[in-house]
Amino acid sequence: MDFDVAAEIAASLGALADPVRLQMLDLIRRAKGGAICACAFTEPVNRSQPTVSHHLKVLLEAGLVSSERRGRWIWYSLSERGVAALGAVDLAVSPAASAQKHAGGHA
Amino acid sequence: MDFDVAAEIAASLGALADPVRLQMLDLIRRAKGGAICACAFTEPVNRSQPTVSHHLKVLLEAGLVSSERRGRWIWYSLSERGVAALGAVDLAVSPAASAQKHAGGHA
DNA sequence: GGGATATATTGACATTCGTGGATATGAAGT
DNA sequence: ACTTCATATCCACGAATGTCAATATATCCC
Repeated sequence: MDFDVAAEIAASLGALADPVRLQMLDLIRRAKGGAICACAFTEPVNRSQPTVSHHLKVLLEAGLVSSERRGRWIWYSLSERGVAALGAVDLAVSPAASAQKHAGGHA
Repeated sequence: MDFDVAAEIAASLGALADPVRLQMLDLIRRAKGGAICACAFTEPVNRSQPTVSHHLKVLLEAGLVSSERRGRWIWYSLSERGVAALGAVDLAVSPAASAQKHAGGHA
């Protein structure tokens, strides 16, 4: 594995390796309809609006989420990569969880 | 998902989110017998001995690798978590790869 | 157009991180 | 004990990162 490949993977992982961004991804995942307004993050993650905006940009540039404008609001949803990434994280965190997807576990 | 849980996951991901560490993990994974001497990293990753030692410490503390002393040398191998984590990374990076595990793909 | 609201950008700051030189620790051999 | 070799720790430095106040941009409504 040469450095450039490793650097690319590391960049993707780096986008995931932040507690606030993980919370935000989880909020998106659980959102009704799979999408959530940008304005709905600041309170649950306890961060300022600029900070939330910054993290959303990081997630967007990492291709983990996609955004769509609806009037004054912007709605975010998980991209295909985002779904795969979150699934992989679950797998890595608790390998047993994948075997019991049907038990209503909530984190 | 509350902050502490997210922070814990983020810490694990952070240990993976570095190109040099990913290269090192890959070197361990491909090593004959699944273990590799600490001295065998500096040249392929092109980093100094203290830097390699630092990264090995990070990987150890993240529980991704384990070490064993053999005479003057210390050999590193993937832990169970390390195997799971690398597998998850492969999954997230190229979801298709998991479906063709039998084709001899090498990165 | 003008005011109100949602989101993005800028700028500054403290903290963390990756890095390597110098040095310390530890084990092996003589 | 002393030397040699492998690894770890200390220290300093530059770069990247997370954070927020202030400000800019964009959209909607009247």
